[in-house]
Amino acid sequence: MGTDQYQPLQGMSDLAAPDIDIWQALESKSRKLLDGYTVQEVRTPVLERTSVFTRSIGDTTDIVQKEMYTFEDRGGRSITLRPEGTAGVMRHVAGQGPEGSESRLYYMGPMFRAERPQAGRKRQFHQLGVEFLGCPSPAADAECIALQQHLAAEWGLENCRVRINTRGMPEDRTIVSRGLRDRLLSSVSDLCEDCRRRLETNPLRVLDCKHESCRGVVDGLPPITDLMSSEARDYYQDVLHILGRLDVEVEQTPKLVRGLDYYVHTVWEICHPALGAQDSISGGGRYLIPVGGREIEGVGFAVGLERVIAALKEQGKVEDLVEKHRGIWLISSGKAAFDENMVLMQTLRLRGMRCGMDLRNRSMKAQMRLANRQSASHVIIRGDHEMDNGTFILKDMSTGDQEELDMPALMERLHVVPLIDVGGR
RNA sequence: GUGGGUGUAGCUCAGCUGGUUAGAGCGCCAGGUUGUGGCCCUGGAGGCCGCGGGUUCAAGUCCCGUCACUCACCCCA
Repeated sequence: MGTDQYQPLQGMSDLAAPDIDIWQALESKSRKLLDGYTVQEVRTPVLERTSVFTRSIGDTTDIVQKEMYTFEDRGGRSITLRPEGTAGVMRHVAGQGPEGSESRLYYMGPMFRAERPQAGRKRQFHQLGVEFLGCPSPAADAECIALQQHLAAEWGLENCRVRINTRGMPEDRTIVSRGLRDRLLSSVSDLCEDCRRRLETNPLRVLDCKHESCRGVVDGLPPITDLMSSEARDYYQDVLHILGRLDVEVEQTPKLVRGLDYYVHTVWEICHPALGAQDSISGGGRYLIPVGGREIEGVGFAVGLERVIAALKEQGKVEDLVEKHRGIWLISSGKAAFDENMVLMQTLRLRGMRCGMDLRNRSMKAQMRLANRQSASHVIIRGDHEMDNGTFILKDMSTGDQEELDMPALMERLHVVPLIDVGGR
């Protein structure tokens, strides 16, 4: 500790033991579940041309205006570290032609935003995101939300709340914005400075402003669904109806609008009570994103994995998620036993067993302590006596029982010890 | 980008209004058991007191700067 040279950059951190077990458990549980929903993984580059993000996220958003890590590469091209996952996926599927715009994809990995770090917000953070492309049906919106909630449950998160709203049809966007502006104009003097600006750039954002006075104005407004076409309201009702049949509980939240420009129709977020000011673990919606001269339609969401882990820790759910390691620990007394144990260890590993031994020349007591710390289920002890007789002592660490066995008997016995699970937990 | 709090051992922290060899718990290592873990007992190692500058006879302690962590605003996952 102490010197800065060993610290990562501000807002970035090393993911290592013991927390890395949580990450791996989350990842493997998620992959398995996603596969069950017939969603395929896509891994796009972390670095993209800057235009990939400015085009799809929207020039007026804070992400584009002040939070992107943008550099020039050696050829003088402007490139950006991805601040979110959707834009890269859109670039990917656009390159695939019509077939790509029917995909069901997920991504998992680091995102970068140059913000001031605080609880639940890092400069490098990790998202799991899902995109259902094409399929302009309320069923897709509902399936998406159901999947998202299933994930949360699979991870062991309790007391999640889903807030949902609609932003209306694509054609409704200007009508809603204009209608909203007209209604807000009458009480413009009560709005904060930011919201007066938003009135021109993006009136929807006024709805989720946290200023006391703005909320007063907003609370008096009728829901924005009133401004929308009947198709938009029908679509929303369909989504709610299907969610009901799928047994997914949601809270209708007329003031929820979400910050990204590309959203249309359904928008939602999931928040968790154990978190601080950033209590939203996940957000999503239906979108229409311009890519290379056309628009790709889809519905999707992104989950902030750091926030999920924070919530799980807060709930004391981490132990349930992470399995203890177990396996076999080899203990030797004397050089001959040590040499032979190296060979035995390799043999066991080739058979798929998790095992290890102390490579320093330490006392048996120290080796036993290590075995205990490794949560070994069994220990194999060899010393001069065993070397002379060609035997092994097998000790069960939970009961303390031990017996002297020859090689065939030892191998027989070890079948009960769990093998390495190559497919993850 | 703005504001508050914090930086002392691997970890969590104590250190009163500046005063002599900077402490505790946990962890680690070793011994108690000359071939046996968890519990217990004993001992040991481990500190540019974040970094730089200033005030002072004297700074972990006060002042300034800086870096980082943390919390909040803005916004988002």
